[in-house]
Amino acid sequence: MPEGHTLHRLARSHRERFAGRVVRVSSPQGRFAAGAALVDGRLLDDVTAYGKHLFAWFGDRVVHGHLGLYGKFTSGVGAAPPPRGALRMRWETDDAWTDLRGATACEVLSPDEVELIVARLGPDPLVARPDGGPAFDRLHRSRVAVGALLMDQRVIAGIGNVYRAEVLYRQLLSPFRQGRDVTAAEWEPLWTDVVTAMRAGLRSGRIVTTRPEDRPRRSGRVRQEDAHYVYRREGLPCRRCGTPVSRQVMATRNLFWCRTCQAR
DNA sequence: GCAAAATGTCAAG
DNA sequence: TTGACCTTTTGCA
Repeated sequence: MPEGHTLHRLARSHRERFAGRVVRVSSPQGRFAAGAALVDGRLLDDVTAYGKHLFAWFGDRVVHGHLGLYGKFTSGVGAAPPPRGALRMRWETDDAWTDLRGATACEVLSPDEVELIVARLGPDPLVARPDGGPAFDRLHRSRVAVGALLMDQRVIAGIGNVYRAEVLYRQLLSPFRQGRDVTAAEWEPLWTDVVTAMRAGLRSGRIVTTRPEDRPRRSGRVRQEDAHYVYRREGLPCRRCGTPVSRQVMATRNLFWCRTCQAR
């Protein structure tokens, strides 16, 4: 589920429910038991996100979460339900709770260790005044395909497989172009579009990248099958030219693109 | 009702 | 490059 917009929404909702409160932290599954004990009963100062990483600041101890492919938070108000299954981490106050399951990372770090994580990431398009410069610096020195570079969190933090495919399509750019062959004139609208698309996802909570004029129904709620240009549309006609959408693994994930519109 | 795949990352070899 | 993580959804019987 999680690309960067999901994590920023999660940080916001956790901040609203839990920041400024004393939180009971536990690990019914046991795997995070030692970490939970380090922050249990502490005041939670803030919850922040950078790229796909989540940070919960309990004074000088920070719970770092990364959802990976399966990770999920489930939240509610009132008393928490009896723990079921592999429940890695639970937060509870007198009137709210949240459960974390299936995460790739759930650990307690020092603020310095948080700095190290953020330092190795590229710019996050969802911060207040995003600067794509460092991303272009990396990209335009690389012989790696732009479709792979966009997935690299050291280049841009928070992009995932859906935004990679959709943004390249919207820019009519071939995923196979080497990074160093992407000109500044091409990069500028690409980066702007990344910021635009991910901000829309942050607002709405879902990834809708198609423009209204490219959807069969132009009013009302966007149907899921109309939300994307190419992502998971292998074999279906390109909305622009009718060519069947292609699929191939790139950077360990299924890449979707239109070989006609994205020949450039 | 079950198998496979899914918006991700890292360690082992 | 492969397996592990170990949840939820989707697609096929």
